[in-house]
Amino acid sequence: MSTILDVAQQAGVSAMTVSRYFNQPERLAPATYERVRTAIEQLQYVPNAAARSLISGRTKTVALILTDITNPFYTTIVRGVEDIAQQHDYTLILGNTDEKLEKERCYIDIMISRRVDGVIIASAPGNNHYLQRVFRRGIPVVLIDRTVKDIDADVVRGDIYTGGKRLTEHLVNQGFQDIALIGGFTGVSSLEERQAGFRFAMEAAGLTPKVHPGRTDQLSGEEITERLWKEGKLPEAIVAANNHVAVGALVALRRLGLRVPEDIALATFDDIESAAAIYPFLTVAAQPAYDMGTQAMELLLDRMQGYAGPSRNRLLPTELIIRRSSIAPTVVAH
Amino acid sequence: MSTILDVAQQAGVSAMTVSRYFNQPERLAPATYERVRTAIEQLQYVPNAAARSLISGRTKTVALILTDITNPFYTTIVRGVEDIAQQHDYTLILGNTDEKLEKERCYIDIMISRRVDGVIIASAPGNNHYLQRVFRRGIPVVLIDRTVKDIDADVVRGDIYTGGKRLTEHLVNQGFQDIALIGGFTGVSSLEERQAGFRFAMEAAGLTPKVHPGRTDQLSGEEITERLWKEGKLPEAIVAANNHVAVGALVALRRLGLRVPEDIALATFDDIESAAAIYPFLTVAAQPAYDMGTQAMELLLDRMQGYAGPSRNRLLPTELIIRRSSIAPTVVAH
DNA sequence: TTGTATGCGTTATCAG
DNA sequence: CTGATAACGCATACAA
Repeated sequence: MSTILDVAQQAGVSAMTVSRYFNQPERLAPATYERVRTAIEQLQYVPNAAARSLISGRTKTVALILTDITNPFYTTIVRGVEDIAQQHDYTLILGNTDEKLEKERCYIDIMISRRVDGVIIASAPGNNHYLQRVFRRGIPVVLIDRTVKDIDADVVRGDIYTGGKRLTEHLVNQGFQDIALIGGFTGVSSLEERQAGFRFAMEAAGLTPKVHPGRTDQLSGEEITERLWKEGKLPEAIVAANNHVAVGALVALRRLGLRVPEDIALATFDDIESAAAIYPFLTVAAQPAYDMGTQAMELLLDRMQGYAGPSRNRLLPTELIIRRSSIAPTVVAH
Repeated sequence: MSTILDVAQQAGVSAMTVSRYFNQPERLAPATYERVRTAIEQLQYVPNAAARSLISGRTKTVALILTDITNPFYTTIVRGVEDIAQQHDYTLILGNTDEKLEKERCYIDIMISRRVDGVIIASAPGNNHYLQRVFRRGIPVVLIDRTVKDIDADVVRGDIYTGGKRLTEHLVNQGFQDIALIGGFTGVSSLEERQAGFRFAMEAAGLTPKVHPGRTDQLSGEEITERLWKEGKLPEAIVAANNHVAVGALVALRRLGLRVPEDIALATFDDIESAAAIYPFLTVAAQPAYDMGTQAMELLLDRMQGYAGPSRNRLLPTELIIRRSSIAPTVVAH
């Protein structure tokens, strides 16, 4: 692999001249510029980013740590982050934590050792004090989707409190009274907020909110639904903590021979666009995932460019999309 | 940010001893080991990966260049790659090319400058000679999903030739005669193979294969379908080049007031699992995306660990999943 | 406009 | 078992 010295030799100049070719090309005489250019071409020289960042102290790299890249919600966030990152010549290092704090810790150390210029993270459930390590080093952090206790960083999230409230009000308006929120991790802000909105709407309607936490994956939706069924506690309507949980609930209900929405209604958060295009079925409070991604990256860019003001809180509106899964049979009859 | 020297000073040892703490801990006296350990703890020291790789010549980094991280097919591949990468302490750098060769070139240079230890790539359509740059440097490359002309690297792909053949045979068996393949980029192996399978099955049945290439996104599916409709050329059955195109076709057909499969049948490649769980509708030849990801990373690990044998070709079986979208009305009637 | 010396943080090599 | 020194590839500061 050729180095800057090889190029210098080939072009008959010093290494510095080659360096300037990349960093201050205007300061080179046209003739030398050309000589360097062809030498670079011939040797297929590409500067070593590691050596560069060792000096500059910057890596032009951003860590993107998510809990489930399989979920279209996060995928769309990735897309948003990537689009902005690329525009500004930042490269993305990806970390998938699978909702496991252990993996998150692992990635945090990796990102620190790689001296990423910034971190965008949807933190896994549990005690995330480990994130302080990043914070204390002065590495800019943007929390996405979930806030973290004791971490005062920029945050980008959907207004799922209002989303949960509206979703619940919608169900209540359909005449449902026995409604349960299922899935999602206890102690994670994104569930707490959904829950708070749900509780508020239920209590405002004089109803008793029931909450059955779990995880965020499809299997969790299946498990909880089946458990409730066994215990004879299936409600009239289910609010699933996220799209995967909703799919799980749906699968379990089908297995139990129950129809949605005829036998039991269902609504959730985070749209699955491709599924909706095929068959507009699930009622959702959709978060603007792509915008969440772009805004997170923009806030991070700000910080990386030196902004040191108070931490910002971007609360993006959710959109209530009413589809078949939540329509009460009686209402359908009308 | 503290360096190895700070730790050495704090522990009252030389930098080398600290270095050995990480690389050959067994060679340290228990007492010194402990002193170093606490010093590291106190200073929250984490080694600088850039400095390390400058010497070692390895970055423990793998580039994953894909064309559309929004597509669940690729997302699942990412997941597979990530799972294996993490097990072996490799970090992933992500590049989304949006099917644009220009972006792919850009990422190739970035990956070279970062001296990634290996590359897994689903190459964008067009003349990909640029990939030779990676190849010539001896950086191991694994092609995923798509082969590239003149590049003799390891390949992992789904057996979409057979998939396309079976899909077509299935449609033919339903009694359809006028069948068209829509979408996908001309010149990209993953379309060519789908097409070849389609052609083979059509001709074997004595039918005329019609092909209308385009892109791989949903909009392309919509555009082509609408164009065919305007031209009065809508077939009895559509084979979409991939899942997104199928969704686009579906959306367009709905807009045109046509029902699937009653008015026109539809089948495609690459399953959308969450959509299928909600509503098992689309007939697909599903590729084992997760396994494609894991196998690609495993082949790459092999290469990075020194394997230099002939290039390997992993052709994974596709699964024909027959659902509603492709069932002929007459057959339904029986 | 171009070149020289020096250092970024780490590890290989060789001594002790 | 531990330490001194040089070197990885590049860019900054200063000269020429």
